[in-house]
Amino acid sequence: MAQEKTVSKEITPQSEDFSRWYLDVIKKADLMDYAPVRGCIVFKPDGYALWEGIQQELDRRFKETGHRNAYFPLFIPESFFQKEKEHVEGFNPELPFVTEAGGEQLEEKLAIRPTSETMFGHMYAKWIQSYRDLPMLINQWANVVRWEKRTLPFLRTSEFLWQEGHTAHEDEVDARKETMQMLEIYREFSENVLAIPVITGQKTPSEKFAGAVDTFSIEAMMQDGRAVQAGTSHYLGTNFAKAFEIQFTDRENQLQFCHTTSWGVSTRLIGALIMVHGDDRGLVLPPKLAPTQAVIIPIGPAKLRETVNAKAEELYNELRKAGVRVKLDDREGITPGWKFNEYEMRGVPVRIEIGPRDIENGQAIVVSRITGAKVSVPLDDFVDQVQSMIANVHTEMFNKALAFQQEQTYDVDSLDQMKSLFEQKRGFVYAGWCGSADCEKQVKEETGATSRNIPFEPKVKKNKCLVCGEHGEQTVVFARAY
RNA sequence: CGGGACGUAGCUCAGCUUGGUAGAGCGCUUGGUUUGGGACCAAGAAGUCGCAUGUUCAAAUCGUGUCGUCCCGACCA
Repeated sequence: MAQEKTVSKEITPQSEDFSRWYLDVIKKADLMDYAPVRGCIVFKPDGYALWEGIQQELDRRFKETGHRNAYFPLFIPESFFQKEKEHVEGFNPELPFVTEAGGEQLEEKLAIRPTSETMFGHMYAKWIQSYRDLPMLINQWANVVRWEKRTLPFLRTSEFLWQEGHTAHEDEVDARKETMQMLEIYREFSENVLAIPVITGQKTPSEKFAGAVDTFSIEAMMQDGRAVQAGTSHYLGTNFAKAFEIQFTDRENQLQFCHTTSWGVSTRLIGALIMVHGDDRGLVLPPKLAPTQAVIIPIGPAKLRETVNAKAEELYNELRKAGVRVKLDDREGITPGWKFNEYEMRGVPVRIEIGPRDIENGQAIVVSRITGAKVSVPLDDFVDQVQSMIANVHTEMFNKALAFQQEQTYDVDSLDQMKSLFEQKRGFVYAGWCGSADCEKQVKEETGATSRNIPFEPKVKKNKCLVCGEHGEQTVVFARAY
């Protein structure tokens, strides 16, 4: 058997064309299909299962921190968007409207929600009277629509699925605490479930959410060195409270405006997952999210099939009982080699091979999707060892992604230095920044990179602005972004 | 939304220049032989050539429009 990896004939190598690779993988792994409307995709069962996994994990964390789910309407009166000045400017260009229904023009156009701050604001104003009603902690799982100019499956689609949390608080301290708590949940989830290392920090004013006082984000690095904003959490101050008159009577019988927050992650996480972990053989799924964590493939000639299948089924039942999401593929007429490639393409973290030789030796072969390492596992310690291999896959995925992120992270002192760096490489660039929007804009114009965020814990500290050379108050991470 | 490329069977594509019977490989179905890294033989099914419209005796092929996809730019989760 040849030692070198056999690579799928149907997937363009990453090194050849990263975006082709990405599209090949999602197509071959059967995650989605294009819908007949521009920028819209069908989340096929294998793709949707990833979203269900994300939902399950996050929903548990939201509930543990006191949030409840609700559902708000898809249609939002146009006038709602006029109430907050920055918000309307930020979202108007990408708003779709319903203007006609039942063959008649509507009195007021209805926006198809791009985000629900306005609708939550309107309802919260009705629901909140007293400090006793606070904090109001509601999340919704929903679809939203943004008419983007350029679309890409999962990462940027016209309609996408997300969750949006909207909370109202008595004061700034409490609201800011909520903002940071949710950001931390996103970070923890991203690293511990998705195995994606992220940079947490604050958005610069020009990159913050339209209508927010402060926006915070987690930023992940794809394998082409570009960044994806994997989650955001906003402190909205009293901006929306004033626009929608969300007021309450405080403990001193004074009328006050609420301080509100919002936070969200979307199905773009699926895209990030693929771009962070995938390889030339296809998808690589983190075990905690993988719908199938291990697949058992029985091998052997027809005359021994019954014996092998019986053993395979025994192992299958043992793993299932132990809580492993395991699948037994005993289909006949399909060669083992074909199945190996198939499950690698679909990203199943661990493969188990069992054949006559193994049964004779009282063992099974267990193969890690990420390292490709084949291990003989004795059957008398089978479940424990498989479980620990599954756990190892997560650690190896995270470490590999972290190592990559660190290798592709640079720091520069000047714009010229950054320009020449970007002629050769892609990645995260730490640089000092004076805080001026003009300097930030110049970086974007000359390098194509935007400020991702101002990290809470920068790898290096810079004290001079890379553009103007003035005192740099902030150390900013720049990158080209999706 | 600007610049470029593309749209023919489930998938990848040929055919278009020079208009005249709809093609290949893979996949799929059936039967048989196979099974430790994408097996083999045989038979078979499958496409209003993205959609609309114009030119023509005749359009996958030429023109126009439109929708969608990809790549490059400006806008974004």
